[in-house]
Amino acid sequence: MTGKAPAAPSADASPRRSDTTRACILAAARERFAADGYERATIRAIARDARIDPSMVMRYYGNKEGLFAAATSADLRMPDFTRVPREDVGRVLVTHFLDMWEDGGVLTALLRVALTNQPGAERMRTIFEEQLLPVARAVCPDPAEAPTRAGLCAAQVLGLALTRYVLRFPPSVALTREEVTRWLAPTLQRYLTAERP
Amino acid sequence: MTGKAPAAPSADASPRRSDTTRACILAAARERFAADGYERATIRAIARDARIDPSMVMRYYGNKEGLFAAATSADLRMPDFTRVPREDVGRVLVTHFLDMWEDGGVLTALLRVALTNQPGAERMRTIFEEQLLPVARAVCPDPAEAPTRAGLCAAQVLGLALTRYVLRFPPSVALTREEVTRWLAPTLQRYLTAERP
DNA sequence: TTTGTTGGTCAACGCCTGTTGGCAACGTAA
DNA sequence: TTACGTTGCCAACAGGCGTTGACCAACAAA
Repeated sequence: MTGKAPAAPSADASPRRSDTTRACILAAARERFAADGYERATIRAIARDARIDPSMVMRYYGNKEGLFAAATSADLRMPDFTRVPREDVGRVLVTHFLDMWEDGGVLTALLRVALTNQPGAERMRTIFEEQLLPVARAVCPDPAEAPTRAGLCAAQVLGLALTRYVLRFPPSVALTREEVTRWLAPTLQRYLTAERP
Repeated sequence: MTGKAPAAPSADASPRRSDTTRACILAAARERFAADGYERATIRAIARDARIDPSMVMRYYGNKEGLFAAATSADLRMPDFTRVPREDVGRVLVTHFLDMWEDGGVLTALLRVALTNQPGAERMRTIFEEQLLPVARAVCPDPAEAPTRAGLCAAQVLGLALTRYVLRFPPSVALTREEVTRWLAPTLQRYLTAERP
Protein backbone atom coordinates (compact mmCIF):
# COMPACT_ATOMS: atom_id res chain seq x y z
CA MET A 1 0.00 0.00 0.00
CA THR A 2 2.49 2.56 -1.15
CA GLY A 3 -0.34 4.79 -2.31
CA LYS A 4 -0.93 6.24 -5.71
CA ALA A 5 -1.37 9.80 -4.49
CA PRO A 6 1.88 11.77 -4.60
CA ALA A 7 0.38 14.01 -1.92
CA ALA A 8 0.61 11.26 0.69
CA PRO A 9 2.30 12.75 3.75
CA SER A 10 4.48 9.71 4.31
CA ALA A 11 7.29 11.51 6.07
CA ASP A 12 7.47 15.07 7.29
CA ALA A 13 10.51 16.05 5.25
CA SER A 14 9.90 14.88 1.70
CA PRO A 15 11.06 17.57 -0.70
CA ARG A 16 9.26 17.15 -4.00
CA ARG A 17 9.85 18.77 -7.31
CA SER A 18 6.35 20.23 -7.14
CA ASP A 19 6.73 21.98 -3.80
CA THR A 20 6.96 25.42 -5.33
CA THR A 21 3.81 24.80 -7.32
CA ARG A 22 2.01 23.60 -4.24
CA ALA A 23 3.08 26.72 -2.39
CA CYS A 24 1.87 28.89 -5.27
CA ILE A 25 -1.52 27.22 -5.15
CA LEU A 26 -1.83 27.69 -1.40
CA ALA A 27 -0.85 31.34 -1.59
CA ALA A 28 -3.31 32.03 -4.38
CA ALA A 29 -6.01 30.12 -2.53
CA ARG A 30 -5.48 32.11 0.64
CA GLU A 31 -5.74 35.36 -1.27
CA ARG A 32 -8.88 34.34 -3.10
CA PHE A 33 -10.61 32.90 -0.06
CA ALA A 34 -9.76 36.04 1.90
CA ALA A 35 -11.00 38.32 -0.84
CA ASP A 36 -14.07 36.48 -2.09
CA GLY A 37 -15.23 33.91 0.47
CA TYR A 38 -15.71 30.23 -0.15
CA GLU A 39 -18.25 30.12 -2.99
CA ARG A 40 -16.86 32.88 -5.17
CA ALA A 41 -13.26 31.76 -4.78
CA THR A 42 -13.43 29.29 -7.66
CA ILE A 43 -10.81 26.66 -8.27
CA ARG A 44 -10.47 27.97 -11.79
CA ALA A 45 -9.66 31.47 -10.54
CA ILE A 46 -7.17 30.17 -7.99
CA ALA A 47 -5.47 28.06 -10.64
CA ARG A 48 -5.32 31.06 -12.97
CA ASP A 49 -3.63 33.11 -10.24
CA ALA A 50 -1.12 30.32 -9.67
CA ARG A 51 -0.60 29.97 -13.44
CA ILE A 52 -1.39 26.29 -13.57
CA ASP A 53 -4.24 24.08 -14.67
CA PRO A 54 -7.28 23.63 -12.42
CA SER A 55 -6.81 19.89 -12.48
CA MET A 56 -3.53 20.29 -10.59
CA VAL A 57 -5.41 21.67 -7.65
CA MET A 58 -7.55 18.58 -7.59
CA ARG A 59 -4.57 16.28 -7.81
CA TYR A 60 -2.70 17.91 -4.96
CA TYR A 61 -5.57 18.71 -2.61
CA GLY A 62 -8.31 16.27 -3.56
CA ASN A 63 -11.17 18.70 -3.75
CA LYS A 64 -12.15 22.23 -2.89
CA GLU A 65 -12.68 21.51 0.79
CA GLY A 66 -9.26 19.92 1.03
CA LEU A 67 -7.72 22.97 -0.58
CA PHE A 68 -9.49 25.23 1.87
CA ALA A 69 -8.36 23.15 4.83
CA ALA A 70 -4.76 23.23 3.63
CA ALA A 71 -4.87 26.97 2.94
CA THR A 72 -6.19 27.92 6.35
CA SER A 73 -4.28 25.82 8.83
CA ALA A 74 -4.25 28.58 11.37
CA ASP A 75 -2.25 28.70 14.54
CA LEU A 76 -2.77 31.68 16.80
CA ARG A 77 0.70 31.04 18.32
CA MET A 78 -0.39 32.19 21.75
CA PRO A 79 2.41 33.38 24.01
CA ASP A 80 2.70 31.84 27.46
CA PHE A 81 0.26 33.86 29.51
CA THR A 82 1.35 32.38 32.81
CA ARG A 83 4.46 34.55 32.47
CA VAL A 84 2.58 37.76 31.65
CA PRO A 85 1.88 40.06 34.62
CA ARG A 86 -1.80 39.79 35.41
CA GLU A 87 -2.51 43.47 34.80
CA ASP A 88 -0.92 43.34 31.32
CA VAL A 89 -3.00 40.49 29.95
CA GLY A 90 -5.42 42.72 28.05
CA ARG A 91 -2.69 44.72 26.36
CA VAL A 92 -0.62 41.69 25.39
CA LEU A 93 -3.70 39.98 23.99
CA VAL A 94 -4.64 42.92 21.78
CA THR A 95 -1.17 43.42 20.35
CA HIS A 96 -0.82 39.70 19.73
CA PHE A 97 -4.09 39.54 17.85
CA LEU A 98 -3.18 42.55 15.74
CA ASP A 99 0.05 40.76 14.84
CA MET A 100 -1.78 37.58 13.91
CA TRP A 101 -4.43 39.32 11.92
CA GLU A 102 -2.09 41.42 9.86
CA ASP A 103 0.07 38.45 8.96
CA GLY A 104 -0.74 36.79 5.67
CA GLY A 105 -4.50 37.01 5.59
CA VAL A 106 -5.11 33.48 6.87
CA LEU A 107 -7.47 34.72 9.55
CA THR A 108 -9.26 37.03 7.15
CA ALA A 109 -9.85 34.12 4.80
CA LEU A 110 -11.05 31.98 7.67
CA LEU A 111 -13.46 34.62 8.91
CA ARG A 112 -14.90 35.28 5.47
CA VAL A 113 -15.46 31.60 4.85
CA ALA A 114 -16.75 30.83 8.34
CA LEU A 115 -19.73 33.07 7.66
CA THR A 116 -21.18 31.01 4.84
CA ASN A 117 -19.70 27.60 5.39
CA GLN A 118 -20.50 25.23 8.22
CA PRO A 119 -17.08 23.51 8.42
CA GLY A 120 -15.45 26.93 8.28
CA ALA A 121 -17.47 28.12 11.26
CA GLU A 122 -16.64 24.95 13.15
CA ARG A 123 -12.96 25.43 12.51
CA MET A 124 -13.08 29.03 13.67
CA ARG A 125 -14.77 27.89 16.85
CA THR A 126 -12.16 25.18 17.41
CA ILE A 127 -9.27 27.57 16.93
CA PHE A 128 -10.59 30.01 19.47
CA GLU A 129 -11.57 27.30 21.90
CA GLU A 130 -8.21 25.60 21.77
CA GLN A 131 -6.14 28.74 21.98
CA LEU A 132 -8.10 31.46 23.76
CA LEU A 133 -9.79 29.29 26.37
CA PRO A 134 -6.53 28.24 28.07
CA VAL A 135 -5.56 31.88 28.39
CA ALA A 136 -8.84 32.65 30.11
CA ARG A 137 -8.42 29.64 32.38
CA ALA A 138 -4.98 30.83 33.36
CA VAL A 139 -5.91 34.34 34.37
CA CYS A 140 -9.61 34.56 35.29
CA PRO A 141 -10.70 34.41 38.93
CA ASP A 142 -13.00 31.37 38.68
CA PRO A 143 -11.98 28.70 36.13
CA ALA A 144 -15.63 27.73 35.72
CA GLU A 145 -16.22 31.13 34.14
CA ALA A 146 -13.36 30.72 31.66
CA PRO A 147 -15.54 29.80 28.65
CA THR A 148 -17.77 32.83 29.16
CA ARG A 149 -14.84 35.18 29.50
CA ALA A 150 -13.03 33.69 26.52
CA GLY A 151 -16.24 34.04 24.51
CA LEU A 152 -16.53 37.70 25.39
CA CYS A 153 -12.94 38.32 24.37
CA ALA A 154 -13.51 36.47 21.12
CA ALA A 155 -16.54 38.66 20.42
CA GLN A 156 -14.58 41.86 20.94
CA VAL A 157 -11.55 40.75 18.99
CA LEU A 158 -13.54 39.30 16.10
CA GLY A 159 -15.73 42.39 16.02
CA LEU A 160 -12.72 44.61 15.58
CA ALA A 161 -11.29 42.32 12.91
CA LEU A 162 -14.63 42.31 11.16
CA THR A 163 -14.99 46.08 10.98
CA ARG A 164 -11.30 46.74 10.37
CA TYR A 165 -10.17 44.02 7.95
CA VAL A 166 -13.34 42.77 6.29
CA LEU A 167 -16.08 45.38 6.24
CA ARG A 168 -13.47 48.16 6.31
CA PHE A 169 -15.47 50.70 8.27
CA PRO A 170 -13.43 53.89 7.86
CA PRO A 171 -13.18 54.78 11.57
CA SER A 172 -12.03 51.27 12.39
CA VAL A 173 -9.47 51.28 9.59
CA ALA A 174 -8.20 54.72 10.57
CA LEU A 175 -7.20 53.67 14.08
CA THR A 176 -3.50 53.12 14.63
CA ARG A 177 -2.36 49.95 16.37
CA GLU A 178 -1.55 52.13 19.35
CA GLU A 179 -5.08 53.49 19.53
CA VAL A 180 -6.65 50.08 19.09
CA THR A 181 -4.58 48.81 21.95
CA ARG A 182 -5.44 51.73 24.24
CA TRP A 183 -9.16 51.32 23.60
CA LEU A 184 -9.46 47.52 23.60
CA ALA A 185 -6.92 46.45 26.20
CA PRO A 186 -9.04 47.64 29.17
CA THR A 187 -12.06 45.87 27.73
CA LEU A 188 -10.30 42.52 27.40
CA GLN A 189 -8.66 43.04 30.77
CA ARG A 190 -12.08 43.48 32.32
CA TYR A 191 -13.62 40.51 30.49
CA LEU A 192 -10.79 38.30 31.70
CA THR A 193 -10.02 39.43 35.21
CA ALA A 194 -12.83 41.59 36.66
CA GLU A 195 -15.37 40.20 39.07
CA ARG A 196 -18.52 38.97 37.36
CA PRO A 197 -20.81 41.98 37.03
CA MET B 1 -44.64 56.31 -19.10
CA THR B 2 -47.02 54.17 -17.16
CA GLY B 3 -44.41 51.44 -17.02
CA LYS B 4 -44.73 47.83 -17.97
CA ALA B 5 -43.43 46.49 -14.68
CA PRO B 6 -46.18 45.91 -12.13
CA ALA B 7 -43.54 46.35 -9.45
CA ALA B 8 -43.26 50.08 -10.17
CA PRO B 9 -43.61 51.88 -6.84
CA SER B 10 -45.89 54.53 -8.30
CA ALA B 11 -47.77 55.33 -5.12
CA ASP B 12 -47.14 54.22 -1.58
CA ALA B 13 -50.52 52.60 -1.04
CA SER B 14 -51.27 50.41 -4.05
CA PRO B 15 -52.73 47.12 -2.84
CA ARG B 16 -52.20 44.45 -5.45
CA ARG B 17 -53.56 40.98 -5.70
CA SER B 18 -49.99 39.66 -5.56
CA ASP B 19 -49.03 41.35 -2.31
CA THR B 20 -49.19 38.14 -0.29
CA THR B 21 -46.98 36.38 -2.82
CA ARG B 22 -44.50 39.23 -2.71
CA ALA B 23 -44.44 39.02 1.07
CA CYS B 24 -43.89 35.25 0.91
CA ILE B 25 -40.96 35.76 -1.41
CA LEU B 26 -39.39 38.38 0.84
CA ALA B 27 -39.80 36.23 3.93
CA ALA B 28 -38.29 33.21 2.23
CA ALA B 29 -35.46 35.35 0.85
CA ARG B 30 -34.63 36.75 4.26
CA GLU B 31 -34.48 33.27 5.75
CA ARG B 32 -32.32 31.90 2.98
CA PHE B 33 -29.94 34.85 2.91
CA ALA B 34 -29.63 34.67 6.70
CA ALA B 35 -28.98 30.95 6.66
CA ASP B 36 -26.79 30.55 3.59
CA GLY B 37 -25.30 33.88 2.56
CA TYR B 38 -25.62 35.51 -0.82
CA GLU B 39 -24.15 32.93 -3.19
CA ARG B 40 -25.70 29.81 -1.75
CA ALA B 41 -29.13 31.36 -1.32
CA THR B 42 -30.29 30.52 -4.82
CA ILE B 43 -33.35 32.05 -6.41
CA ARG B 44 -34.62 28.58 -7.11
CA ALA B 45 -34.41 27.62 -3.43
CA ILE B 46 -36.11 30.82 -2.33
CA ALA B 47 -38.88 30.27 -4.86
CA ARG B 48 -39.32 26.69 -3.67
CA ASP B 49 -39.69 27.91 -0.08
CA ALA B 50 -42.28 30.45 -1.20
CA ARG B 51 -44.03 27.78 -3.29
CA ILE B 52 -43.91 29.73 -6.52
CA ASP B 53 -41.95 29.67 -9.75
CA PRO B 54 -38.46 31.18 -9.88
CA SER B 55 -39.49 33.42 -12.73
CA MET B 56 -41.92 35.22 -10.42
CA VAL B 57 -39.00 36.39 -8.32
CA MET B 58 -37.46 37.93 -11.40
CA ARG B 59 -40.69 39.63 -12.42
CA TYR B 60 -41.26 41.21 -9.03
CA TYR B 61 -37.70 42.11 -8.06
CA GLY B 62 -35.83 42.37 -11.34
CA ASN B 63 -32.82 40.29 -10.42
CA LYS B 64 -31.07 38.71 -7.48
CA GLU B 65 -29.51 41.94 -6.25
CA GLY B 66 -32.88 43.66 -6.32
CA LEU B 67 -34.37 40.85 -4.28
CA PHE B 68 -31.59 41.12 -1.75
CA ALA B 69 -32.01 44.87 -1.48
CA ALA B 70 -35.74 44.48 -0.94
CA ALA B 71 -35.28 41.70 1.61
CA THR B 72 -32.80 43.60 3.76
CA SER B 73 -34.14 47.12 4.04
CA ALA B 74 -32.95 47.44 7.60
CA ASP B 75 -33.81 50.18 10.02
CA LEU B 76 -32.15 50.07 13.41
CA ARG B 77 -35.03 52.17 14.80
CA MET B 78 -32.76 54.01 17.21
CA PRO B 79 -34.47 55.51 20.22
CA ASP B 80 -33.92 59.18 20.96
CA PHE B 81 -30.67 59.19 22.88
CA THR B 82 -30.89 62.84 23.84
CA ARG B 83 -33.59 61.75 26.32
CA VAL B 84 -31.56 58.92 27.82
CA PRO B 85 -29.59 59.72 30.99
CA ARG B 86 -25.95 59.94 30.06
CA GLU B 87 -24.89 57.13 32.38
CA ASP B 88 -27.47 54.74 30.88
CA VAL B 89 -26.54 54.97 27.19
CA GLY B 90 -24.42 51.81 27.30
CA ARG B 91 -27.18 49.73 28.79
CA VAL B 92 -29.90 51.12 26.54
CA LEU B 93 -27.75 50.56 23.47
CA VAL B 94 -27.08 46.91 24.31
CA THR B 95 -30.72 46.04 25.01
CA HIS B 96 -31.83 47.86 21.89
CA PHE B 97 -29.38 45.96 19.73
CA LEU B 98 -30.39 42.65 21.23
CA ASP B 99 -34.00 43.51 20.34
CA MET B 100 -33.08 44.42 16.80
CA TRP B 101 -30.94 41.39 16.26
CA GLU B 102 -33.43 38.88 17.53
CA ASP B 103 -36.22 40.31 15.39
CA GLY B 104 -36.76 38.63 12.05
CA GLY B 105 -33.22 37.81 11.01
CA VAL B 106 -32.80 40.83 8.76
CA LEU B 107 -29.55 41.80 10.43
CA THR B 108 -28.25 38.26 10.40
CA ALA B 109 -28.92 38.07 6.67
CA LEU B 110 -27.23 41.40 6.16
CA LEU B 111 -24.16 40.39 8.15
CA ARG B 112 -23.79 37.07 6.38
CA VAL B 113 -24.04 38.69 3.00
CA ALA B 114 -21.85 41.67 3.85
CA LEU B 115 -18.92 39.31 4.34
CA THR B 116 -18.76 38.09 0.76
CA ASN B 117 -20.52 40.80 -1.17
CA GLN B 118 -19.25 44.32 -1.78
CA PRO B 119 -22.67 46.06 -1.97
CA GLY B 120 -23.71 44.17 1.15
CA ALA B 121 -20.69 45.48 3.06
CA GLU B 122 -21.37 48.99 1.84
CA ARG B 123 -24.95 48.81 3.01
CA MET B 124 -23.92 47.54 6.42
CA ARG B 125 -21.52 50.45 6.72
CA THR B 126 -24.20 52.92 5.70
CA ILE B 127 -26.70 51.59 8.20
CA PHE B 128 -24.28 51.91 11.08
CA GLU B 129 -23.03 55.27 9.95
CA GLU B 130 -26.50 56.74 9.59
CA GLN B 131 -27.86 55.35 12.81
CA LEU B 132 -25.05 54.78 15.28
CA LEU B 133 -23.00 57.85 14.47
CA PRO B 134 -25.69 60.35 15.58
CA VAL B 135 -25.91 58.54 18.89
CA ALA B 136 -22.20 58.94 19.41
CA ARG B 137 -22.34 62.56 18.40
CA ALA B 138 -25.09 63.17 20.93
CA VAL B 139 -23.33 61.71 23.94
CA CYS B 140 -19.56 61.72 23.45
CA PRO B 141 -17.41 64.48 24.95
CA ASP B 142 -15.81 65.76 21.73
CA PRO B 143 -17.99 65.52 18.56
CA ALA B 144 -14.86 65.20 16.44
CA GLU B 145 -14.26 61.83 18.09
CA ALA B 146 -17.78 60.59 17.34
CA PRO B 147 -16.81 58.42 14.32
CA THR B 148 -14.08 56.67 16.26
CA ARG B 149 -16.36 55.99 19.20
CA ALA B 150 -19.23 54.82 16.99
CA GLY B 151 -16.78 52.53 15.18
CA LEU B 152 -15.64 50.97 18.45
CA CYS B 153 -19.24 50.38 19.50
CA ALA B 154 -20.01 48.84 16.12
CA ALA B 155 -17.05 46.52 16.53
CA GLN B 156 -18.21 45.31 19.94
CA VAL B 157 -21.85 44.93 18.95
CA LEU B 158 -21.10 43.22 15.64
CA GLY B 159 -18.58 40.96 17.34
CA LEU B 160 -21.19 39.74 19.78
CA ALA B 161 -23.74 39.26 17.00
CA LEU B 162 -21.14 37.36 15.01
CA THR B 163 -20.25 34.91 17.75
CA ARG B 164 -23.81 34.61 19.10
CA TYR B 165 -26.05 34.52 16.02
CA VAL B 166 -23.81 33.47 13.14
CA LEU B 167 -20.83 31.43 14.33
CA ARG B 168 -22.82 30.24 17.37
CA PHE B 169 -19.92 29.93 19.78
CA PRO B 170 -21.46 28.01 22.69
CA PRO B 171 -20.38 30.42 25.47
CA SER B 172 -21.76 33.35 23.50
CA VAL B 173 -25.03 31.57 22.81
CA ALA B 174 -25.38 30.48 26.42
CA LEU B 175 -25.38 34.01 27.80
CA THR B 176 -28.77 35.36 28.80
CA ARG B 177 -29.80 38.82 27.61
CA GLU B 178 -29.27 39.97 31.17
CA GLU B 179 -25.71 38.74 31.24
CA VAL B 180 -24.91 40.18 27.84
CA THR B 181 -26.16 43.53 29.03
CA ARG B 182 -24.19 43.42 32.27
CA TRP B 183 -20.97 42.56 30.45
CA LEU B 184 -21.27 44.78 27.39
CA ALA B 185 -23.00 47.88 28.73
CA PRO B 186 -19.92 49.16 30.60
CA THR B 187 -17.82 48.61 27.49
CA LEU B 188 -20.10 50.65 25.24
CA GLN B 189 -20.50 53.23 27.97
CA ARG B 190 -16.74 53.65 28.08
CA TYR B 191 -16.34 53.74 24.28
CA LEU B 192 -18.98 56.48 24.08
CA THR B 193 -18.40 58.67 27.10
CA ALA B 194 -14.99 58.07 28.68
CA GLU B 195 -12.08 60.37 28.10
CA ARG B 196 -9.84 59.28 25.25
CA PRO B 197 -7.33 56.82 26.74
C1' DT C 1 18.92 3.09 -23.42
C1' DT C 2 14.98 1.54 -21.42
C1' DT C 3 11.45 1.94 -17.95
C1' DG C 4 8.62 3.95 -14.65
C1' DT C 5 7.35 7.80 -11.89
C1' DT C 6 6.20 12.59 -11.45
C1' DG C 7 4.67 17.35 -13.21
C1' DG C 8 1.67 19.44 -16.11
C1' DT C 9 -1.96 20.47 -20.04
C1' DC C 10 -6.25 19.68 -22.57
C1' DA C 11 -10.87 18.63 -23.47
C1' DA C 12 -14.79 17.14 -21.76
C1' DC C 13 -18.61 15.44 -18.35
C1' DG C 14 -22.82 16.46 -15.71
C1' DC C 15 -24.84 19.74 -12.87
C1' DC C 16 -26.59 23.97 -11.26
C1' DT C 17 -26.97 28.87 -11.81
C1' DG C 18 -29.44 33.49 -13.09
C1' DT C 19 -32.35 34.83 -16.46
C1' DT C 20 -35.82 35.00 -20.46
C1' DG C 21 -40.02 34.54 -23.30
C1' DG C 22 -44.14 32.14 -24.34
C1' DC C 23 -48.57 30.65 -22.84
C1' DA C 24 -52.62 29.45 -19.98
C1' DA C 25 -55.95 30.90 -16.23
C1' DC C 26 -58.04 34.33 -13.53
C1' DG C 27 -60.36 38.80 -12.37
C1' DT C 28 -62.27 43.08 -13.66
C1' DA C 29 -64.11 46.98 -16.33
C1' DA C 30 -66.61 48.32 -20.40
C1' DT D 1 -69.82 39.21 -23.81
C1' DT D 2 -65.59 41.06 -25.00
C1' DA D 3 -61.14 42.96 -23.99
C1' DC D 4 -57.30 43.46 -21.14
C1' DG D 5 -54.05 43.59 -17.47
C1' DT D 6 -52.36 40.61 -13.82
C1' DT D 7 -50.73 36.21 -11.86
C1' DG D 8 -48.60 32.15 -12.42
C1' DC D 9 -46.22 27.94 -14.61
C1' DC D 10 -43.27 25.77 -18.00
C1' DA D 11 -39.36 24.97 -20.85
C1' DA D 12 -35.35 26.57 -22.34
C1' DC D 13 -31.00 29.44 -22.87
C1' DA D 14 -26.03 30.41 -22.10
C1' DG D 15 -22.58 30.28 -18.92
C1' DG D 16 -19.90 28.89 -14.98
C1' DC D 17 -18.98 25.38 -11.63
C1' DG D 18 -16.27 21.13 -9.50
C1' DT D 19 -14.40 17.22 -11.15
C1' DT D 20 -12.42 13.47 -14.26
C1' DG D 21 -9.48 10.87 -17.33
C1' DA D 22 -6.59 10.66 -21.36
C1' DC D 23 -2.42 12.27 -22.88
C1' DC D 24 2.42 14.42 -23.40
C1' DA D 25 7.16 16.09 -21.39
C1' DA D 26 10.71 15.88 -18.11
C1' DC D 27 13.34 13.53 -15.01
C1' DA D 28 15.51 9.34 -12.23
C1' DA D 29 16.69 4.62 -11.55
C1' DA D 30 17.74 0.24 -14.01
